[in-house]
Amino acid sequence: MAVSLKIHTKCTKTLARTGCLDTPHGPVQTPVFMPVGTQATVKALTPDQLKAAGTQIVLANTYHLYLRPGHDVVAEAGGLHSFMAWDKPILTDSGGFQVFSLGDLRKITETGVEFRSHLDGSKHMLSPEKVMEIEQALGADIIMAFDECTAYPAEYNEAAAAMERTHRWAQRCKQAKSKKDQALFGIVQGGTFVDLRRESAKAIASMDFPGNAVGGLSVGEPKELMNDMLDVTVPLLPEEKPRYLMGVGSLDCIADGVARGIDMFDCVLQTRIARNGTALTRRGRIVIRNAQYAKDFSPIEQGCSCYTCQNFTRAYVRHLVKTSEILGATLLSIHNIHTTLCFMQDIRTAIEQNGFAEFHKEFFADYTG
RNA sequence: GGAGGGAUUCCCGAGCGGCCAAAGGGAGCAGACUGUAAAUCUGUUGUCAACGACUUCGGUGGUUCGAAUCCACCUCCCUCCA
Repeated sequence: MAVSLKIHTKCTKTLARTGCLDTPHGPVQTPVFMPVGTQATVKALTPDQLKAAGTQIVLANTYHLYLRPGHDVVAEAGGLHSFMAWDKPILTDSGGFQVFSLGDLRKITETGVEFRSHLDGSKHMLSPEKVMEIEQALGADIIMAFDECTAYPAEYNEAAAAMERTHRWAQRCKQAKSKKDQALFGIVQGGTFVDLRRESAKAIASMDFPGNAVGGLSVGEPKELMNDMLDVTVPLLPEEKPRYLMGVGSLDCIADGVARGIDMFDCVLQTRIARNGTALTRRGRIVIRNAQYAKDFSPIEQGCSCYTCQNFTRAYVRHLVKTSEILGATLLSIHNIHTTLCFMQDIRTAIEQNGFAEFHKEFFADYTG
């Protein structure tokens, strides 16, 4: 098996656990947060900077790389690792999320999804088989099944149909996948309906993927609802395999996800808000772009060991943001990723010391969003 | 010295008798951002006791029911000719 999880410690009070995910490009300590590098680059950061911030694995996107530069180019470059000079594990998302986010630019049929490129309007068809072809050409360690992410809010019938199609497509992905050195993860859907989530979890679990993801959450629903869905979904996913909550998230959502048995997270939030002038801290967000930091010569977060906080002040970072200097995006991205990855490390440590429940409680006591 | 052109809200700049507190852009301020159509998007930006009122379009007068818009003079700036 290309990827396998060795569970290390299980929390006695929650479903949290630590483990080590073995991949062809090395081990990943879980629970893990994966910075998102959609176009084969985590925006504004070099691989060195990513590593220095503590990154173990990054995510890239099938849809985007298929359009540009083309998976043939990546394959000819020797695969994604070689192409982007990232020698650690990579996970590619399938383009399922684009089914959801590209709105009017797509048309879903049983065969697959007809997309209009967001770049030039040209027509493309992504099917489970095509996605497998692309993901295998890209060569990530973990590849995601092609799913249909349900929007929120959605009618029951709508969510059910998307879920059922996701199951059929998952089966087709499994059939179409041929390379042995990649692990294909299935994705649970079901919208915000408890029975659908249960049904989907069982269906996906029964397909015996080396890892299982929960998709279709954090798409605008209240946070409590997301936790409710995790409560009914995660226990139905095999315990010995990694569980991945797609597209999440903020530190509070991560903490809640870990408590519910999630091992993997990814999110664009860290790098996106960085480019928009906002810093992430343990206590919540700081809009560093705001005027109140113009003469604040303290680091973004006191005690933070990231490169940015070790060398620069809020006033300087704000100046970079206000002047649209590229370095502003870089420094804030470094900080936000480092903050998140430190948080993950602290979570792992807390679980190992059987203190995660307390850690979780203390975190929320200080967290203001 | 002569001939033209121009001065607009923080900046640039449109407006050329009423629909103008005045387009648009920039800058400023604030908000949003969760498998990235995002270095993006949204709101706001004269004053106030604020669904109304008041003060603004270089200055001072004037014409008009009504002026940023027309007239006179003044101040400053630009171009060309001497």
